[in-house]
Amino acid sequence: MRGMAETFDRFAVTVDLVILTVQRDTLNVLTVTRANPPFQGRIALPGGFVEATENLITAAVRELAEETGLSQDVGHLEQLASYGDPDRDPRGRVITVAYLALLADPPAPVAASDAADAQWLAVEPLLADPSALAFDHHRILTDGVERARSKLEYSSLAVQFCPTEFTIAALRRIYEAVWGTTVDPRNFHRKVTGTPGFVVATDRYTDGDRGRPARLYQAGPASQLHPPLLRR
Amino acid sequence: MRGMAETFDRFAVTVDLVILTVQRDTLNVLTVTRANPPFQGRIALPGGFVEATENLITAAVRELAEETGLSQDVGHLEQLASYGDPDRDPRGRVITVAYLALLADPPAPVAASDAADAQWLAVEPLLADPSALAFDHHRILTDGVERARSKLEYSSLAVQFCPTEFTIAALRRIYEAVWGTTVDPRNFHRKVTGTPGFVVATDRYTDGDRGRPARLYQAGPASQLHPPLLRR
DNA sequence: CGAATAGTGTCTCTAAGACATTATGCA
DNA sequence: TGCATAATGTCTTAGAGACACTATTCG
Repeated sequence: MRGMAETFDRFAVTVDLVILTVQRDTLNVLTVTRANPPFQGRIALPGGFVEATENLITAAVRELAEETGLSQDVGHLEQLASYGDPDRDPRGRVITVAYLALLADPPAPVAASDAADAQWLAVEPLLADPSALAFDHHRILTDGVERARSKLEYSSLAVQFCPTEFTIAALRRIYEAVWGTTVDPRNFHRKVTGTPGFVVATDRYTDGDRGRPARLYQAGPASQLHPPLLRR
Repeated sequence: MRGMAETFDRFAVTVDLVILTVQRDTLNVLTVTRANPPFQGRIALPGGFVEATENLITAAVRELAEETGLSQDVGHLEQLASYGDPDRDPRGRVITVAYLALLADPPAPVAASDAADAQWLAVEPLLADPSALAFDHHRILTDGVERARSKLEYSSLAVQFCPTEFTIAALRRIYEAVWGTTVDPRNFHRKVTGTPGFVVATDRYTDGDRGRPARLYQAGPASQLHPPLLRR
């Protein structure tokens, strides 16, 4: 198409989603159980075909809504990468554009029409088993998790995993769950509250069912963290 | 294709390349002048169709070789992002997967069969004029330059812009050209030589045609910079 | 010598890392 | 009172920023 005379092939195009949440201090990903061959009965990342007149992000938003019932304004959605090895799908040539979504307060997953079942699974065992997911979805998941991990360092994206109001300790547990490390509570509190625009204090507190009530914060206007909050 | 019963559309798929070099302390990008409609006579990023049995990176390597004559082992090549708005190409639905290439010692560009002309252009004026490039290539170039700029911060990628042996001052001018800023020579020297594995000193020196001869270095084994070398 | 460029040294200040202590709720 | 969790404070150290000086070549 850079030269009209030449011929070219056409490809099926899908979007696949790496939808991450943190539940009970564990990083989870939304998976579907495949209803049809190939890989029937195996788990995979949710996804679907891009329609003829739809742009890529719209397709990702649509698939996200179909799988979770969430509108596009909740959480965070960004393009991750594309995968197009000729043999990545046994049925033919399929290019997939993967998107990364970060959600707070995940709803119970909705089994979409083309999936036998949808469920949240812990990320760690899936990363440890390269054959746990169908297609090349292990690679896509690996890339998505690494993207999320590195973005937590230099952006305020972690608040996307939190509800509207959250405590500093809850935000810290997000970092710990995504990174798989521990973070010093005192230094973290200093860094987060000392970075302008990262979080905004409210005048409300948690109900201290145990321990001292914690102040509630909201996401601030800053999107970048400078200097970053680096992993060890 | 997550459900075989459903129908799906097919798309043309191209790879487009953001090929960057630094020449005479200026960040340059390789462009082609389009030989055919649409945008005939306008400049664009080089690219071409993905073939039926070829994976994406192979297509990018092939296009890079066609445009520059360089083999894949020279410089750096990574996937940037994909662009697929329905109206991005007036001839129909085309998804493009953009790749970012960083080269040292660029050869004279080779006019590929489908391009009337190929030339290196300074990046800055192209960024300043959103209509300078055909298609959505201004957006792709913007994303590519921003990727290169941010990668210089936390990786040793800048050495990809340098020949095998280079001086610290030459490496510093790479940073200045890509970032469009000035960098303190003394602090830069301390940072670069003090980061293990970033550069390796040789026992050779430049011919001091003017001033004191400078020691020559080679790229070291480190790929990540920790802590990073941040822009101001 | 003077000009030009390379390389090193020093001081300051910001911020991270590693701790202990105090504050505020509940049983 | 004891326990649990939240919040703040202090000391040390690594490293960035801002600077001045010395070194080595050329004409």
